[in-house]
Amino acid sequence: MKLTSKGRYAVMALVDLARFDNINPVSLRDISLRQGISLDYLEQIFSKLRKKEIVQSIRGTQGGYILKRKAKEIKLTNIFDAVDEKVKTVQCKKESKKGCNGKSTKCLTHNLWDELENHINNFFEEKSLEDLVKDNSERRI
Amino acid sequence: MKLTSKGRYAVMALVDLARFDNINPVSLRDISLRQGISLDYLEQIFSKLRKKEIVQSIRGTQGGYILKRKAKEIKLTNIFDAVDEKVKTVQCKKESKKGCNGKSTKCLTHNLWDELENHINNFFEEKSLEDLVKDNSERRI
DNA sequence: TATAAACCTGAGTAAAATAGTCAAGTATAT
DNA sequence: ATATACTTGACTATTTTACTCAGGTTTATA
Repeated sequence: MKLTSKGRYAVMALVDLARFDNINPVSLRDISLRQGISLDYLEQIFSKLRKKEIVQSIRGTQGGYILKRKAKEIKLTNIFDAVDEKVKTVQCKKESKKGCNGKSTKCLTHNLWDELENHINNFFEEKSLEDLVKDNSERRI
Repeated sequence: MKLTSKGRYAVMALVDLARFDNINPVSLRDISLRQGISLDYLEQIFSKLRKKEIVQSIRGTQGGYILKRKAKEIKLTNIFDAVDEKVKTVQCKKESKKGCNGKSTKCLTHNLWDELENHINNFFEEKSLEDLVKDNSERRI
């Protein structure tokens, strides 16, 4: 089990964005330079974040991105969801009748994966972008 | 982020094994049939489980595998560790001086990933094979 | 109004990881 | 003897990841 770069980059970029957001739109170029993430890749990521209404774009010179919601209201779960980084523990969810692995009953560990998913999602649902920004500025003092 | 088949299969197979363990060694062939997992793949997985002393092998006819430790003492974390399924959130851990992404400071989200890792590992450390077996037999009644 | 900064989009692709298969063994109960 | 079952290592197709590339469109400002 691992976290992919896309998810990590999304969070890093948003924390960066959230710190400068109050003043002006933040360009991806700046984020790219500050965080060391490829500009092209950032564009892909922000395209998804925009579609899920986490950020808003402002085109043209001096343009960039701003947060569409308050940092407090953007949870990690929203971010991961936007970039398709989901906690996917097991394939056997929708097919409630068929069960797992083509067997007629639920697999022996079915409930376990459900529990695990909940456990991880809890963490993601509690943590907001604001928490991360605060956490960071505190450590700077 | 996702769990791989190897980790899921390992847990499924061990739950299966733990349920029959008291009587006789359990052959991989039986597990393969019951759980619908390829025999060859199971062999790879059990080779790792054996090296980490989670199971013990008994060769020859009527052979198979038995648990090397009590089900209560086998935690999910041991299983995932054995099959190289680790919670890997971020690359920037060892290089304590260099920081992340080649920058001179820790990346903005460094602490977050640490926290997440701990959160997930807590779950894995608390859950034992015995819990899973019990959970399963209870639901059968 | 020209131009450059910045967003926007889709296609393509190299490298890595995953999920196995295959082949050729060795050990042992019966 | 022999069949059952563990043991090992190499191999491979597929999928996923982590990007790059090539072309746009929009708009502030000089």
